[in-house]
Amino acid sequence: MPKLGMEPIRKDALVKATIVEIGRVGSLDVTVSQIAKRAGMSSALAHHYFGSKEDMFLAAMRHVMTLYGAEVRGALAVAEGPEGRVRAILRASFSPGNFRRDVVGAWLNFWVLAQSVPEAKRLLAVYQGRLRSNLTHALRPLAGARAGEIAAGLGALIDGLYLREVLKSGPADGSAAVAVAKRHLEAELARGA
Amino acid sequence: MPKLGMEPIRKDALVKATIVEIGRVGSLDVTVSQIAKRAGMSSALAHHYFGSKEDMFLAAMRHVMTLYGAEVRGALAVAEGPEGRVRAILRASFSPGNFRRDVVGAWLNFWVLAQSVPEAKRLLAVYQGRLRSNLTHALRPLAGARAGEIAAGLGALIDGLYLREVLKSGPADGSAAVAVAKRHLEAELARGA
DNA sequence: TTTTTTGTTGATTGACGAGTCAATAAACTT
DNA sequence: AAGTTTATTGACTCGTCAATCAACAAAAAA
Repeated sequence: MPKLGMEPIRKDALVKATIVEIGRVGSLDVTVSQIAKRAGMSSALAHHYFGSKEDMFLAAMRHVMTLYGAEVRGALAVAEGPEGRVRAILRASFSPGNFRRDVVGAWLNFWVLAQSVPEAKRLLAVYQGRLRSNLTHALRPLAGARAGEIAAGLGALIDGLYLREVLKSGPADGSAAVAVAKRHLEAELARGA
Repeated sequence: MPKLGMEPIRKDALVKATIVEIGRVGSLDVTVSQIAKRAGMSSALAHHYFGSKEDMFLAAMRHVMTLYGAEVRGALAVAEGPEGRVRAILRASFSPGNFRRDVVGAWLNFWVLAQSVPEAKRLLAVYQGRLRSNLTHALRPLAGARAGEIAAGLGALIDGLYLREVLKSGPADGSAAVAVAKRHLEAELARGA
């Protein structure tokens, strides 16, 4: 009973299944069949909607980035004061939705892919640029000319905390990561004052 | 003209070729044939010395870690004062030998592998433990009880700076990375004083 | 009601690549 | 000299998978 308008539903299911499967296996060596199975369809259908496995993964990462971006914007909208804005970005970066084991695993694999696939590199550059820009703007009133370098350090620290998360055994702990980042931020700001 | 005692020479060549090829391709999807070819031998011989491709890559990472460890020890031996020791670790971490494009690429792939291969995870844990221990000891006289948390932040920052290196287009720039890490360190220390 | 569009899959193709094997050869041992 | 160990490779096996195809079903359009 083929209902119409399935495309967005199927694509969405595939995107989510892609993240879950990559997180489960821990690498991009997941077969399209595995992903399709988890999304409740045949591998042929997956290929029908996304041309290739690579397209599927890129769509999945765009999805992750979109959610992250939305969360950051939402948090910025209600943040009060410059420091509140920086904290909002940090909190969004390590929120339960973004700082999940499988999502972090997907990021890690995405990073690897960016080394050989231009489109992945481009996407990652866009993401990094946005993060950098958000941080710099929020820091400007607090640190003036030093905003740029502090943002660079904070950005690298966030990536590093993501990286470390994949090695831990227990469940993801975003609050601990936020704490480390906040300490770093306060130390930097204290120096400027 | 098969000379005897080839094993260590061949293994060494394979280990180095593994790093170069992974760096060139940007992923673990390098064929044993490619690696063997670069090392100047047949793929069969590579399989003869290392049982599997995975063993080959693990040996390569052990090699990278050994070099890094030796460099850190050497730098610590001639460092003066507690802060000099921390700086020595940072400098070694971003030295031209360790902070090379292909080596950083290998690290990134190693991280991915650690998600699914226990031996890789174990090795990575050993490395992280050593780095953490080195940093904590060096920081103890400078930061007392806060040495632990500062070490954790610095460790994550170092990883993050490695991560960011793979995206850059130009040649590796260790001095810029060291500068960021040093600023972070100074900010943290200034707060403790 | 024919035709077209959309959804769906089982089966197949085609390529690729890890790992094995048999065979060859030079050195070392006895 | 006969036997053993080490070095070395071309050819081959065997499994895996991304991607395609042919075919079928149902809704929508004509």
